[in-house]
Amino acid sequence: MSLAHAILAALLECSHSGYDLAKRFNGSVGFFWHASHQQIYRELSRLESAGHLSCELIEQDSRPNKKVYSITASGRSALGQWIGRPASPPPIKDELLIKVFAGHLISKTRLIEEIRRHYRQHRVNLEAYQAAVLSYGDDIGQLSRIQKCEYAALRAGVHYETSRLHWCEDAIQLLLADSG
Amino acid sequence: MSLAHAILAALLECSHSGYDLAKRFNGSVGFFWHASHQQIYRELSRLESAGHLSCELIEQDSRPNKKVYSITASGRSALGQWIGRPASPPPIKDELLIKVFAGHLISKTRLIEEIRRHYRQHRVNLEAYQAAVLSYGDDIGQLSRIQKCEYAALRAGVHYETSRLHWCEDAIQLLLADSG
DNA sequence: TAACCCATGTAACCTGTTACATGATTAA
DNA sequence: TTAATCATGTAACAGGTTACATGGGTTA
Repeated sequence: MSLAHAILAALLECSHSGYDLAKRFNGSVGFFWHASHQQIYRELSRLESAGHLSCELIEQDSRPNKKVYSITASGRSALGQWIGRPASPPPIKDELLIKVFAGHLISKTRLIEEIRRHYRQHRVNLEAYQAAVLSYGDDIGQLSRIQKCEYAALRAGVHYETSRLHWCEDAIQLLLADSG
Repeated sequence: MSLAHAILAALLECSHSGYDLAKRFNGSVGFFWHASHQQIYRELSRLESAGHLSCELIEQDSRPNKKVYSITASGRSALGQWIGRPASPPPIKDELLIKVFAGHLISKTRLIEEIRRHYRQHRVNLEAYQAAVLSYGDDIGQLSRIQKCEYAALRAGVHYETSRLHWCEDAIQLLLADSG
């Protein structure tokens, strides 16, 4: 159900086509939820038949036509109700940790190199979150309630990526100290 | 594919039944990967037909019989190869963050109460990770390579839960400061 | 006597991934 | 002229969830 609600949340600010959403799912809402374009198109049809979205066909020359979806009153209220229901924190599901856990099956060098790869990736992610956070300006106190909510959610990304970076450093140090 | 490898990793130390594994997926490997018993039974059959596991039927009085699975040489080598292949960090997928992102649709009080609920949950999780970490003793330098790998993986849980707790505090403060 | 533990599974369903398909326009 | 961008989708499959089913033994 979460994808449906992530889409509704993404359409709160303004209307989008499926193609736009697929791209936005690499930024904004995409910082918290990921989906492929196939999933998004499937879900958009469902949400439209459920009456949570309305759809307008935009005919274009020199470009394929597109369907622009907007959230309806019913969609807003469904989203509000869902937000009000308690969620449980997602369990950790992380390939790398299984690999480290059973990491003695490969050489120390290769294991550490893999962790370093992740380190670099997390540094890139962190920069993206930080750039997004900075776009809200210096004076957080002045933000509207809507903006404060968005900002608070974004901060989670900064926290997460930072903790990952620290863990990578820790793990590398720990494994390097081994004689084997 | 990850579930299969998580199971293989869990069976490295010693053999288990499906029932045992389902429970262990709440501890040890379960700190990094989650699966229901239905998934586990399905995957165990597959791994056995692939030759990565062998199975022994243990007949019991006063208890249902059980099937105890052990990793085979082929299973070990498949696991080793998988560990050697690069993985990409999992994208964040977190209901709570969507809810906070669109949190202006419900009252400030309710949103903050929900974040507090998560705070309490993460504190419980953190204690579990810390207890597991402590079981490795004080002198980390003395651990075997196998233990160091397990320990390093566990530390990720401590990092993660701690960063979550900090974020919850941040987010609550930020939202409380709002007049709305 | 009710609820939980042990222990295994099936079936239906929903979610997510991979591969395939089309076809014009635009930038390198 | 090659590749990328825009824009939508279908089909097959793999992964994950929920509900159901069984049945003896143990604990409250």
